[in-house]
Amino acid sequence: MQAYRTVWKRRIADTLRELAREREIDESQIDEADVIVERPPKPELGDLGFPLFPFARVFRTSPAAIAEAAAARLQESGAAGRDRIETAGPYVNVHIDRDSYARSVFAAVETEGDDYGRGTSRGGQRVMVEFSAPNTNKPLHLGHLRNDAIGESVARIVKASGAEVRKVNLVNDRGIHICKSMLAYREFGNGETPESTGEKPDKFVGDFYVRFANWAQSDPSAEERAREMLQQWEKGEPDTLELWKTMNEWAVRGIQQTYRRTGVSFDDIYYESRTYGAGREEVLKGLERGVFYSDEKGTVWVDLEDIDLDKKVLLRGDGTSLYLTQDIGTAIRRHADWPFDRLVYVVASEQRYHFTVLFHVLERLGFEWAKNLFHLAYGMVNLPEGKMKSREGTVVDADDLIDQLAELAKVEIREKERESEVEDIDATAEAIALGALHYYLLAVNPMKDIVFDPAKSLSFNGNTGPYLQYTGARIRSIVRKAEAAVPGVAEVDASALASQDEWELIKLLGEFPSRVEEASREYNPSYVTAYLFELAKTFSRYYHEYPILTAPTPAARDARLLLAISTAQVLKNGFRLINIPFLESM
RNA sequence: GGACGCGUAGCUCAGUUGGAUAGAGCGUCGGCCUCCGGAGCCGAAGGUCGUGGGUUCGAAUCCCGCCGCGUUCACCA
Repeated sequence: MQAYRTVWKRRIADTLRELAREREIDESQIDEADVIVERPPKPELGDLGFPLFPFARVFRTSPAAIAEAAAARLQESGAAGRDRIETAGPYVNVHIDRDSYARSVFAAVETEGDDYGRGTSRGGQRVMVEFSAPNTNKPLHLGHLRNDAIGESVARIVKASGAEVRKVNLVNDRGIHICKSMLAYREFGNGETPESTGEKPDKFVGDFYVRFANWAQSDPSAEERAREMLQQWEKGEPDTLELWKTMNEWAVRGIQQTYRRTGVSFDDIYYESRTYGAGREEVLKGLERGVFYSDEKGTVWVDLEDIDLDKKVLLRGDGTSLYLTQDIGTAIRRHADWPFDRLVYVVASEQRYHFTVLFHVLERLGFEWAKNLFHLAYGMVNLPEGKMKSREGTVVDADDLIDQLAELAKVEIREKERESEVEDIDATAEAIALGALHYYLLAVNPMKDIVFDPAKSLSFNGNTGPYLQYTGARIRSIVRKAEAAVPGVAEVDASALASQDEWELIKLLGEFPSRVEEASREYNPSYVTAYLFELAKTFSRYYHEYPILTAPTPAARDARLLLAISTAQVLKNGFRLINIPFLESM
């Protein structure tokens, strides 16, 4: 459809220029960019609509008169080809020739298969995507799940638009919060291990973090001892380092189990403990060149007051680094490791200020690529009663949430008496859980805060992931039941698909590639979720009314079957972009 | 207080570079299984698009003021 839009936009512009010439009006006043292409509000009006209001001034006549004249001219000249033109007041509407369009869409889906939807808008680009950034003192929670869902999906979408993609993680494995769980373990651990207790290792570590918080409430010395421990760690005291290594390994191992479970992966993992000093040298270089300045205590500052960003500390007087310093170093190292054309940071919106400062500092240090850094700021996940607070125990644990969803899915499968139909009920329930979760997290514009209401959000009905999965599974079920050979595009008469419902479906299938491009351009997976819901909805309505396997004629049966198969293929391709499992049955 | 973000149906959210009568899902009410999977389909009710101005032939969309909510403005990360 994208190609049709472009061609028709050109045709309309050309026709208007032609009319202008005849009326001795300066044709340079007609800019193709002013020609708006839109979708008419009602399908029977046409497939493409062109409002001609902007040209009323040029022609000094009503938009409706221009529409009439343009339509007549297109008709006479034969430029419309097999497409049909109508006017509706100030609009010129185009009805695309269904037969040829349908054949081209089916052919594209059939030959490209799993690659249908791939584009070239980011061809030759190298895009690095940073996301997740877990702490090694506790397991992943719902906030990380949103981060991971967005990061993984954006990476896949950007890749689908032609870019070479590198997914990176930055593990926060140092600092006072890490020492807190270490200290609690040393106090209360009794030498137990995740192996000895059978607990998931990141939960095992997280329990000690909670333990610390409780302890610190009754014993004021706890905080002080945690600070001492951090000093020991920084000094490289062997016992502390040993404990740190052990517990980090537990935490990371557990977190990686969750990544595998949710279909998240990384090409490279950076650890703060190894990168946190890396910015120091760069800051000192900047100081020498006069980009930054230092005060009497030796503290290094950057002055961003000229752009209303205040003054920020880059290095403490004692020479130690800060969060900002570390991110400066990490960015520089990353560009050296893998020179990117674009680096997307998937980080919560509360860090907007931090990234604005970071990008400006890198720019002042003279790094050309600093203008290619982008903070994909996503909103918070709140609960109906407010923010998640670890102290109050209202944090929604990632694994617990998926377990809960999977359990509900299992109940659902049994209630619907589908247990004998699915190959592996546990695996299917898990896939449905992930479908529900990822769809829920990605259907909302990333920028917005979302409210997670466990009771309502865990639904499998309506505009949800399982609804999409269900639509896919039903199509696959129909295809399995088709006894004759599954038809290819060469054997099918597309003109057998004459209904408006079928036409809407075909158009939607044709729009998939351009929707992926839009999602890529905006780094916004919700474009894909919205598209898939529309596709599933349209198909559900259609096949409810039109029998496929028992279609009135063999030609209709084959054509409808091909339409169904193509729909399933596009659903499947779309699911991959938003990390939702496609199920053959459920 | 400054900066940034967000205000669309009872609730959760869509709404293309400004375009034809603002759309879904949930919830409510009412229909549809001798028929390819009812996690479905169809219909109804439900809206001063926070508010007041401005620009425009045309504004949910762009500009300005105001109100509300949130985040941030650490030598924490």
